[in-house]
Amino acid sequence: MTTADTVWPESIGAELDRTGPVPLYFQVSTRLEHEIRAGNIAPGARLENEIAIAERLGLSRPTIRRAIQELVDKGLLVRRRGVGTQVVQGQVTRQVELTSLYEDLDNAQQGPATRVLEHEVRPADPASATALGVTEGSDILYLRRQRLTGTTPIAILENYLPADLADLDRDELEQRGLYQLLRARGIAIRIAKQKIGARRAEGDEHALLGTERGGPVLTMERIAFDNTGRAIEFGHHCYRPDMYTFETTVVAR
Amino acid sequence: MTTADTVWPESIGAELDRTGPVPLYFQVSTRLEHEIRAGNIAPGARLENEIAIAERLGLSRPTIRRAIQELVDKGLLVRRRGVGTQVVQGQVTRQVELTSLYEDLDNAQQGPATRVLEHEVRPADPASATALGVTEGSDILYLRRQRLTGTTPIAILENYLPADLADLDRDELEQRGLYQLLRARGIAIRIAKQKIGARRAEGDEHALLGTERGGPVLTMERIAFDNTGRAIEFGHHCYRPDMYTFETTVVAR
DNA sequence: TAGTGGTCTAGACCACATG
DNA sequence: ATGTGGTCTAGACCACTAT
Repeated sequence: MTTADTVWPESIGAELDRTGPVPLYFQVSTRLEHEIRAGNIAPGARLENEIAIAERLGLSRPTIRRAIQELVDKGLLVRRRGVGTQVVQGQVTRQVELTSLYEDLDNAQQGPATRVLEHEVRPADPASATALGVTEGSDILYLRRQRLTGTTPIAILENYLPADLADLDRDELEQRGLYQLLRARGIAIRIAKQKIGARRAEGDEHALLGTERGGPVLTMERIAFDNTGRAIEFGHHCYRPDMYTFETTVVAR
Repeated sequence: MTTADTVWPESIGAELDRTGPVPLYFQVSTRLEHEIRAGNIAPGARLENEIAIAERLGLSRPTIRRAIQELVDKGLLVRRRGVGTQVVQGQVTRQVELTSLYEDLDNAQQGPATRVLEHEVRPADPASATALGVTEGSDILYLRRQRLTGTTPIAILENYLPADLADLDRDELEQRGLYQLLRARGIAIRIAKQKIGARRAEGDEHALLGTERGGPVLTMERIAFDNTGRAIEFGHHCYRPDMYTFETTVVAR
């Protein structure tokens, strides 16, 4: 039964692929997300109840629940026991995903560019050694890059990587983002721990960013781990605050 | 069967409460998180497989999976198909939760204090009206507060709230965090959308923060929604960058 | 009282990683 | 070949909300 004021686009149930590798819950959540972002389901609208959706699609309730949960976690839907599931009021914004700045810019189609300023294998200083979980003084790869969008500098990126990843060369790094290159080597970043802060520009940073000497910069420090829990990359970066902000959606548990 | 090199603290299965309101998956995940944070399960250690754990605890596999998933989402565990579930290498840090700065400081036992600088009902300017989803010029509550830890200023907080929440008074706001007061009124924040950035200190900010004129400040802008998706609070805040950073753990899906 | 989401069970089959 | 997590089913009972 569908009560009068609930919503469910028929197209979501059309031609679900049960043979391919894409999970059913993911097919459903992807299509539902698309309908919401396209505005085909209005903010505040109530979805049909889970059991009705499950029957309509010929799926089980846990599968539907999982699809809905994906969008709850993204901040697109809100569930209330005894009431139902609703589309969130308020503008939908992009999530901070586990991607690199390069990919952010690439997706925004602003034509990212990279200049490799430094690229050398050097002994690990105490901070980098601790972050990467290697012994102090052992070889690590140090990178310093300037990131631009078009001709406007946006960030200065400093990274430290374990020595066995030192085969990344300058040309590759000017053409691709670091995470893209790592993925191409079969290394997937699974978890990252980040600290975001601010400070004055130091040294040559104001020159590289095209800002005033001693002006503010937005900073991020990150340690990234692969799916074995091994530290893959330690970085501290600074961004032009008039060109870049971090956006997040936080959902209460 | 337990293979030789897997781990499972017996205490986790002891005295699970099937009658109370606390879900079984939550009881399990809480205890497991405690064992990991206490160091009783070493980083890199592999847990028993899910079916074995389920049998050992007399629970179903989906319940165990959900408990484990909670900690995967927190960045404490990593799962690999065909391999198993492992404790992440690398230090465990605190999560950015959906709490207010007051509670962060309170938990850190640094003795938070608040000075209410401004507290008045005024017509909504365009930016606040858009953020809160009210019509421009309608009444909203404007707050400006200075937050300190001990006697050191940490942040300047500016908030805009719908007029029906204007019964928050000065004294309350000096004693409690804003989110605590809202919760006490039965309003739970469910989703927040945040932007983090940096800029120079403006106006009287350097004086209120005890920093240099024109020095850098860390900024956060936030719109918070309750469980109906209604906008409850719009704020833009600035923080002393030497006293405060934002920490996040990001987990790939 | 009726309807909703929240939790839980006891299985099943599959894809993937490892030896 | 074996063991692991990933997905899915078809139910069940409960707590909460609204009328």
